[in-house]
Order: sequence, then structure tokens, then C-alpha cells
Amino acid sequence: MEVFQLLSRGGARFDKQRFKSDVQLFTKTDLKTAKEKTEPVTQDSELPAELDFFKYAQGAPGKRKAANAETTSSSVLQPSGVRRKRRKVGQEDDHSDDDGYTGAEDDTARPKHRVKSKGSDIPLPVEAFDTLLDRYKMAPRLLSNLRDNGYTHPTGVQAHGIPILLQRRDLAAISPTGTGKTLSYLLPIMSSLGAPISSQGDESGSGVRAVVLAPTRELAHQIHNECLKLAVGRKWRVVLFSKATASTLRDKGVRDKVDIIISTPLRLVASIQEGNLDLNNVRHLILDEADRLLDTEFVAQVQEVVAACTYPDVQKAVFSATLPAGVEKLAMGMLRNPIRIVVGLKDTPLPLISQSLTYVADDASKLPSLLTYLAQPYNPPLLIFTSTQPRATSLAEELTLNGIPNVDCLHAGMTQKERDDAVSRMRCGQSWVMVSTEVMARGMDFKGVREVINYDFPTSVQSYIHRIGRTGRAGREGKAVTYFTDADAPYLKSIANVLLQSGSTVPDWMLKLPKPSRLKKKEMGKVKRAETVNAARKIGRSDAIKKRDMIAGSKRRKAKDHVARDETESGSG
DNA sequence: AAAAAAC
Repeated sequence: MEVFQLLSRGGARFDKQRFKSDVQLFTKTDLKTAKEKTEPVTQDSELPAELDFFKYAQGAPGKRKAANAETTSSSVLQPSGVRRKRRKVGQEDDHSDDDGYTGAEDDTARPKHRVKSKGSDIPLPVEAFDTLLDRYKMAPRLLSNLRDNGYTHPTGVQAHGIPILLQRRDLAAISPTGTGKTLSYLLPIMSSLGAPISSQGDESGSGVRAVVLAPTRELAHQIHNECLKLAVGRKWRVVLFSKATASTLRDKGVRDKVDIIISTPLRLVASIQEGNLDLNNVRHLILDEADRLLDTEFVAQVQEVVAACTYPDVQKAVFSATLPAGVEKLAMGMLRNPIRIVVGLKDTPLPLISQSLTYVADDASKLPSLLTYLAQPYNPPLLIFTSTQPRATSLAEELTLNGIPNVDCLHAGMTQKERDDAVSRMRCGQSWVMVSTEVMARGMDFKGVREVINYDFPTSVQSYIHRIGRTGRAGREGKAVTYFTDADAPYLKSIANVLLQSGSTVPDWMLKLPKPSRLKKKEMGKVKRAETVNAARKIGRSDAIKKRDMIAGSKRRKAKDHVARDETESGSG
């Protein structure tokens, strides 16, 4: 019954305490440059242990009921012939002492992940942050700032990645969502830069010394906040690049005295082209969400930034939770003698996120399904993803019209102020239901989010992994529900495989769905037009069979759903 | 495979 208390959550009540860390995070966001600060940014002691990010980071025991939660949630789709398979973890040079993801049966250990490293002369990982003091002569101030923010034990990507970057090596790091990638590059950058440029003479040259690129403004903003926390106590000039800051820098003529710029690609490109920004002294260039930054619409901009960083020894590093083979090749081509690290299994979400796929027939059935879902107790704030901006707007309106409280919307079609306000409401817990587009899918760290709903089916495996990765962060558990319609059938199989890989249960028929035609093309090499058409017909034919199965599955699901609902009601009442 | 995001 303890399980039900956890799952039924007693309605959509808002607990201020839960958002304490986010509230504090948000209150720091107005700073543009780090100022002298003596007090710690957070006071962990006031946070309930369960909600304290940093406790998880250091590996304190957490309440994890993942096994139970998963069972309950996946009973939504639990037909006969369920297949459950856990992929074997490969050989690796891991220093850690357990076997990959910890199962839910172990309640005391923090989730650790195997780390695979590839490359020449790979530096030893650090088992503690303090090791950085002796081995790399890291400034004590940086380490005390870490401590003050509650970081006491490095995660896998931090333990392996930080030494690599400190030894001035190029790096490609793949680590699951919510495992602390931001700190993995910020800490070594700030350590390598040494003193802030404002306190240095001319020996370090002038101009920007480090650049961090991110695909959305919201993410750049968040990285900036993280950076400010590490910069406390020293006069670092850390600039979140925007139209406003770009002109400020230009007007005040202080652009030569900047340590770190955090920006979206196009903003930087614009400034470079206007002749207002010189990147020839950049020593460190980081691509966060690298696969996103290197996909077709962004890659030209990113390459322009890379080309503008003409310092001979510029260190480059790419980070993401996902890195498809083609993009990885592109990334590796940019790097010099790189080391590649993979934490956990590539393209696999965290097992602490309990995932389920819910059949909703067609688009018209989605809203009623969601309203039914929201009529039951849920766990605010809830993050809902739609495929387009208009759909996000109208869904938010519909939900409000249907009496759902505190519904918010966030997409890139809104004004900057609207976007900023929406993020603030999310950070301080005023949003109970946030409807958003892909803009929120990557990197955003809302610590309170326990549930993600894919209202519209994600358009790629990567999108799926990043979207559901908005929950289950820093060792917490999370829940992800994905609606699928008949129209989504062609892409269902690839997502079903993701569930399978991360230890969720998946009905057999989903895995037996035909491969998307493009994969077939690849297998066969050059395919003639006629064959492609035939393949398409084949898929079309099996669609009918799939549909039959889906409907059958949906009936089973509904039956189970009723049972689950009854149990929940009696459990929480 | 396709929309979103970037200014």
C-alpha cells in the first residue's frame, strides 16, 4: 500500500517545499555576471531528503520504488506474450564497483553506470572531487563552490570527463539525461582558464576565452545559471549571449574582457558577421546537445562558430545523451585526437523512468484520454509535449477550458518575455501542467517534474529519449506516458525498442512491426523505385494487422485500466 | 520522416 501512496499522490496538490531548489535556482537568474557572494546558493538542510538533488549527486540513499512503479504503470499495456529483455553491458574499463544500472531492489546504492572510454592515453577518472586539488591543482575556491552547492561526489560522466578536459584533450561524451553533463564541462573550463580575465594582465591575450553552445535560449540560460554558481566569489565575466548582452558588450566596449560566453549558435554567428565579436582567443569550445547542434538546420551555423575559433590549441568537446552514428562521425571529424566516453548504454533512457505506451486510436481521442488522465490524481508539474506550436497553444487552452488549474504553455513562437515567464512559473512551481513543443525537450532541468506525457508521438528516438529525460533526473524516479495513434504505427517499433532496452516491458507485436522503409533501403544498398514502392505496399498491408492487434490491445488495456483505477481510489481514499 | 529552433 506504500506503493499506492507514492503513486496516487493524493491529488494535484502543490508542495512548496518540493520546489525549493528550483525557486532558489530561479532567484539567481537575473545575474548577468558573477558578483561577490558569501552565502551558499542552496541550503540543503531545509530540503526534504527525497527532493534534494545534491543528496542524490553524492549518493545518499533515496526512496526508490521503481520496480513497483514500473509494474503498476506498465500494466497499462500488459498483454500476453510480453517480452522482457535486458541488454548485456559490454566490456569496459570501469573503475566503479557495480554492474551498470542498479536494480530497484537495491535501495541504498546510487545509480551508477558503466563508463566505456575509447581513445589514446585516457586519463584516470577521479573518484572524488578532492582528487582534483592534488592531481590538477584546481583552485580551492572552485571546489568550495562545488561543496557549497552540495556536489560532493562526481557522477560517471564527471569522474571520467573532467580529467580528460583538464588534460586539454578533445572529448565526445555520451551520458544519459540528468547525469550532470553541464558540470562536467563547466568545472574544467573554469579551472583551465585559471583566474578570471579581469584580474589578469595581457599575458592571456584579450577576447572571449571559452564558448558554450546550446540549441535553445532556455537551455543557454540554465547553463549560465550553473556557471554563476561555480563562479561565486571571483570576478568571472560569464555572459549569457542575447541580443541585449551583445549590444551591451559592444557599446561598453568590454567585449575584450569576457571569460565565458554561453549562447545559441545563430546569435553568435550574427555577432561575428556584424564584426562585434572576435573568437580568435577562444581556448575552449563546448557543444552541448551536440547531435541537435549538428543536425541539418544548425550545422552550418555551428561550423561557422567553429571556424571563427582560430586559436591554434582550441579544445573542443561535444556532449549529449544521444549521438546517432552519422552525427558522431561529423563530431569526431571536428575533434583532434578525441577521447570518447559513453556512460551506460547509448541511446537508452534511465531505468528509473517508468515508461508506457498508450493507444489512443486517433487524434480526436487524445484530449478525452488526457482529460481522463488529469481527472485522476497526478503529480504536478506535468510536462506535456506536442508536435507543433499551434497544437501546444490550443491544447493548453482546451485544458484550461476544461477546468484544469495552472496550465501553462511554452514554445518558440512566443515572445521572449512570455517564454521567460513560463520558465519562471515552472521553476517556482506555479505551473502544474506545462504544455510545450520540442523546445523544452533537451537539457532543461526542472527538478520537480515527475511525469512527462508525449501527447504527440515523438518524431525520432532521440526526441523520445530527451523528452522523457525531463523527468527522472539526478537519480530520481520519473514516469513517462506516450500516446500513439494508428498514424504513428510506422514509428512505434523503434520507440518500443527503446523501452525494451531500458528494461521496460513491451508487447511482442510492437517489436514485430515492420522496419521503417528507409532502413530497408540501407540494407539493400541501392534500391530501385519499384522495390521501394513494393516495400511501402508491404507495410501498408501489415498496417491492417497491426491495427487489429492494437484495438485488441486497447480493449485489454481498458479492462486493466479500470482495475488499476479502482485500486488507486481505494488505496488513496 | 518531419517540425522546431536558431536571428
